[in-house]
Amino acid sequence: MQKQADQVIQALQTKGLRVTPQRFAVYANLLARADHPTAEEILSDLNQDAPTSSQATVYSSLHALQTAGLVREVFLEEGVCRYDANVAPHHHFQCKACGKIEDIAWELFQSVDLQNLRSGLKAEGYEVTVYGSCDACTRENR
Amino acid sequence: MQKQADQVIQALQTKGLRVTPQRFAVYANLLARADHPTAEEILSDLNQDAPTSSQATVYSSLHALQTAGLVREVFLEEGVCRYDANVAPHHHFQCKACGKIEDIAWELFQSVDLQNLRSGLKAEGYEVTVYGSCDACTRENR
DNA sequence: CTTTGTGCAAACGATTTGCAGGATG
DNA sequence: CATCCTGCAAATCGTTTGCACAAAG
Repeated sequence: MQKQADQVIQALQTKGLRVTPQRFAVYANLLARADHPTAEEILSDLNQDAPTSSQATVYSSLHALQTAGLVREVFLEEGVCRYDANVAPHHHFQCKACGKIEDIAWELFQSVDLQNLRSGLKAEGYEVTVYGSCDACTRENR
Repeated sequence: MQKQADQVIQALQTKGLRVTPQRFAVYANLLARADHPTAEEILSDLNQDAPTSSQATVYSSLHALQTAGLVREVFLEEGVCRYDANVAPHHHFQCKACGKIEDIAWELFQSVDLQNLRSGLKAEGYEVTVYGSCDACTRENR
């Protein structure tokens, strides 16, 4: 599932986008994380040791990676936009308590039948969002 | 499905919230619309003829209506928060072209089985979002 | 008369934009 | 050497907040 370095380079170049250290760093950070960080979280993570990117660059890198089809946005809460290096179709679980987001394998909810939609609507895809409580929050809060 | 005026009054009063013309107007507007407007859209709609509400009031009215359980938020795109007077569980269809959102009856996708989730995650609910193209956009853009 | 709501304007946080300098092809 | 990218700071957009006044109980 994880893309090789040269696949990443290709994906960018195919779209006429340059391969820069910043873009690589943003993508690597996104791959290394299990969660779905916000732009700010990526920024502070990258600059933790040494400053490597400015905030404007993180945003533009994320846009570049999106057009390259390497990254996508996830909107599950107000105000912030989260990013996901998993571009294959899949579902999401979000913990109502801590807000953490976890991927759910696509195969788990294949049963959705888009044929029954109101005629006139042309469905192209779907996604299930499950809300609940994660391990840690279930233990702590009950 | 549509709430009677006195049910609305009750829902607010039960939570110790006052029933004001502005809150009523916001709720009425939300009921009258088939789409899922943003706060801004509600505001400009209400003030179209005569100014009836300020922006801060629309936001606070929406919060009041939420705590009364009459309205809920929907996050399907970046930056904006949309509002929905349909608080019963249901799914959403969003047109990729124009962004319009339409409700999908809950019964249509009842087949999602939450039992297969990774153990540790305690599911409390779910929602399906279908992406595609609406009548108008299918006709125009192809 | 005490509490809660409204309206204005200022504050805020996340994202975008303009622009000068730097790196890439 | 022409193009694209970076980084800074300022601008923008949606939402929230502080405060004085008005309305409701």
